[in-house]
Amino acid sequence: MDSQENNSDTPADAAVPLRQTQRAQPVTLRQVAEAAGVSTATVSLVVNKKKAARISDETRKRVRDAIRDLGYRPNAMAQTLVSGSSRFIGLVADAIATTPFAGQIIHGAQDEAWKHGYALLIANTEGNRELETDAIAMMLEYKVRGILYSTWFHRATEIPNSLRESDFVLVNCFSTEPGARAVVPDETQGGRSATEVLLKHGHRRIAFINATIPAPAKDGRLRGYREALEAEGIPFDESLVLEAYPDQEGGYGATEELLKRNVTAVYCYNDRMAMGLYDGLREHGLSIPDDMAVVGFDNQEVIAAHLRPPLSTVSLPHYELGAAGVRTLLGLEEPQASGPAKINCPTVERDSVRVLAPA
Amino acid sequence: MDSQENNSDTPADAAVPLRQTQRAQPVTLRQVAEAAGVSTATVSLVVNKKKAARISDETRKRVRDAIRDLGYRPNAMAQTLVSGSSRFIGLVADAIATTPFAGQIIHGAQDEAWKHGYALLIANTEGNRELETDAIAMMLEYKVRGILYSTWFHRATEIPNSLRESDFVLVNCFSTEPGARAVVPDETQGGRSATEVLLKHGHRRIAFINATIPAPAKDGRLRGYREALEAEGIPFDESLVLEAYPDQEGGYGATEELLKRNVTAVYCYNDRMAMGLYDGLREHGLSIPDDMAVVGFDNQEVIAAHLRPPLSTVSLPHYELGAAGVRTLLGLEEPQASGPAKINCPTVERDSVRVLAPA
DNA sequence: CTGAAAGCGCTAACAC
DNA sequence: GTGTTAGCGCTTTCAG
Repeated sequence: MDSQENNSDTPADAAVPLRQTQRAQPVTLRQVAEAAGVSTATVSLVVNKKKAARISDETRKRVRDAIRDLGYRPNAMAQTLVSGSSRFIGLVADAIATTPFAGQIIHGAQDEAWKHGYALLIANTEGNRELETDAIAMMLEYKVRGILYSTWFHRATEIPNSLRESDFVLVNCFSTEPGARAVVPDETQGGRSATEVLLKHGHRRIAFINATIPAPAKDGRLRGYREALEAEGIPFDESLVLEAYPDQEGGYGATEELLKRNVTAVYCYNDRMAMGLYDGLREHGLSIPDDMAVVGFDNQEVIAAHLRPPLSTVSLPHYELGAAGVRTLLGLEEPQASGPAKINCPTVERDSVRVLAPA
Repeated sequence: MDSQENNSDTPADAAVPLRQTQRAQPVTLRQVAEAAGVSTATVSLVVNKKKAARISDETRKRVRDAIRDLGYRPNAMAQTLVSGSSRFIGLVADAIATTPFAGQIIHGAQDEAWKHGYALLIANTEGNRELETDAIAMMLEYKVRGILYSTWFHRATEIPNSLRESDFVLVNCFSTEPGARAVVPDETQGGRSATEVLLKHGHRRIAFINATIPAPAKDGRLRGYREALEAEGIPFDESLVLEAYPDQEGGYGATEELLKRNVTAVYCYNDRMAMGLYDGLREHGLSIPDDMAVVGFDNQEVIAAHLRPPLSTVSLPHYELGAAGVRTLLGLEEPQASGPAKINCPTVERDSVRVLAPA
């Protein structure tokens, strides 16, 4: 039977049900139409499940069968071209895929985008301005619905010019420019929460080891600490605020100073610092949480959950930042009155804090 | 002058240089052509810098100016539609964006893809089979050049059926199916390297704390250990191989048993285990590296680099896996004779190993 | 209920 | 050197 009619130029009486070819030329709408003996319009209608057009069950079935038999897949490029808007959301990141936990921003953005029928197009710019411009250009050319511009740590940023050609939302960063939508973690609330964990367990003399390097986190986390103390009527004691480089070494190095403060609890700027402090405290034969209660910030899983004892801390809501970024872009979020939307930093209580034994 | 001729239906004498509209309808090739007073073909030619067609400098300039003035961006969807192949590479991951360091696979894939003019389309499936099918379908519809199918830890996997409709490469996982291209870390070489670090420093009695859970890593890392010992003429002593759950608690819990083995060095299945072991050893008043040399595996930055002392370990080459995956997909890599391509796991020496003092 | 036909923005022959 | 034209695969009036 099979005569050599596979000449694609002569769609003469080509209603021959071709077997699914192994990854050859993709099957097109037209081929489905021919196979089903209907017009392309009809196929389009059943593919898109348009309620408006009433297609007879008979026809619908024929089309469905043809689609299945041929293994048809719509060509999203063509759809986009005609509809004018793509189902892409771009995510440009300075180092998000690089840094351990901030990858959660991608994750949150991807989940949320997906939920609304969008796919995520990502670009890691490694902070390279030129790469960034190219990445944004690429996204613009693919007619993305909008762009999420994110940074791996919370900071102020300049808005690249090309970004303005699209709808965009800043994620984990912000600009002083009016009108620029942004979502950032609520550092102040986080600082308050961290301090409250300690307060709640009866601690009154609480030290705060802040970072030495300037950042919104530095200010916000300190503000939260003061607010929490204030709410409890505890006067702010400046001498209880130390500063160290925000990593393990910094925390370790701050041990001596901390010990001079005669406190029962300490809130560290981040988990890495807390990790270093654990070492320092241990070397002094001090036990956590009995001799010193410790809380961190960031909830860096690998560290916080597995220190001995597991560290109570406050989460940096990366996943939520990504998700909220997408919602904001899509106009699904309540527009902020002013300034960036602040995302809650939830408390994660583990075992590094215990009720203070009466002295 | 400006009469109300913005009627887009009548491109009559519409050579009026429109000012760049703020994110209105994107400017099209045709508009540029009209503005420059040339045909669309000409514009296309200069946009794509075709050397073949010789365009007069005069014309070229007029076109360039029009492009700049109008802020024209090519519509990649249209380009793709006509050319037939898109510049997308899909990356479907089971949990890559979720897990701390495996995000590097995304990073490596993105960098390499970008280098060859491709953009990365990602999808995190969270191991959900249905989501995975949808994600692959989406990628297929966007006519991706190919798909990278990756897992967050090295393991065997089934090839989803829809994946076969596209060109694909397995990343950090493999299938027994012939023909399926895959790139995985070279666990055996890694295990050998880890052991060699210890050997090189004079250690002869070296314990290996392997994982309890079955995995290619478990077998490979053990094989590497045996090979390294063998190469040094050290007989394999089964009693020196312990097993524990591969996390901090497991490492901590293995301390007692380890100490009974009377070894001078230990190679841990992973860094998290090593981290737990650090705690256990410390509680016994033992110092690293003097009383016990330790090497880990994975090079989980947050842990390994910041333990006290910093941990010598072997890197899981996630970035390279992503990059090699893309190269393989694009046919830029030497095809493997058989089985998955094995990516080297480089040694990272830090301070947890020191030359063994003569007893 | 279904088909014909116009185009989405762009590229690539092929004219002139 | 540059313009004309025919699609790429699809959606969407508008007829019938």
